[in-house]
Amino acid sequence: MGAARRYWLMKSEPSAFSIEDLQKAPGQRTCWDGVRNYQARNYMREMKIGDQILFYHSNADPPAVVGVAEVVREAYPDPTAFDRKDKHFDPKSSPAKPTWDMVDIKLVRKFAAPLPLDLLRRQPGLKRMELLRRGSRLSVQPVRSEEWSRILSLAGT
DNA sequence: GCCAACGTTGGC
DNA sequence: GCCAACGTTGGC
Repeated sequence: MGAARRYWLMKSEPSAFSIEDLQKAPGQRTCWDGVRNYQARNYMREMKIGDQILFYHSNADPPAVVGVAEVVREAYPDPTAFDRKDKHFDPKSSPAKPTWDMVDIKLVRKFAAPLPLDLLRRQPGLKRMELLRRGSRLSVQPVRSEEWSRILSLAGT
């Protein structure tokens, strides 16, 4: 038996990559490249195949949790960091000594209706969520199992 | 568009 | 090691 399945939340600006983009992607899979924050990277390094992810639309109207994905490949070097022409190029990172990692994720389901941030803020059971912390900007963050269940029940099953 | 919060950089 | 300046995130 492996460790218990863990839960996460990942933010994406829908103008850059939305859950609809994930739906349309080959195999409904994508690599999660472009993360350039150490804490977010470290969380991705903790992810195991089968871990569940809340897909969140940031800088959206309204900002909302829009569905569920799961980890299908564990952390490996993010090649966009080596690409001088890429927006997320980072000279500190090299193929020999990569600084930045990514994981692959796969769509599990898109919610029938998005769960907007203000709805989540009104849930007594979600008070401690990282997403709802004032000034929180972390794009990859852990979610407690009780928060996960609360959100999934809000989404309806 | 504004701006608070946060992370990173670089001078000292 | 401190901290001011700067850039980014992301809600509003």
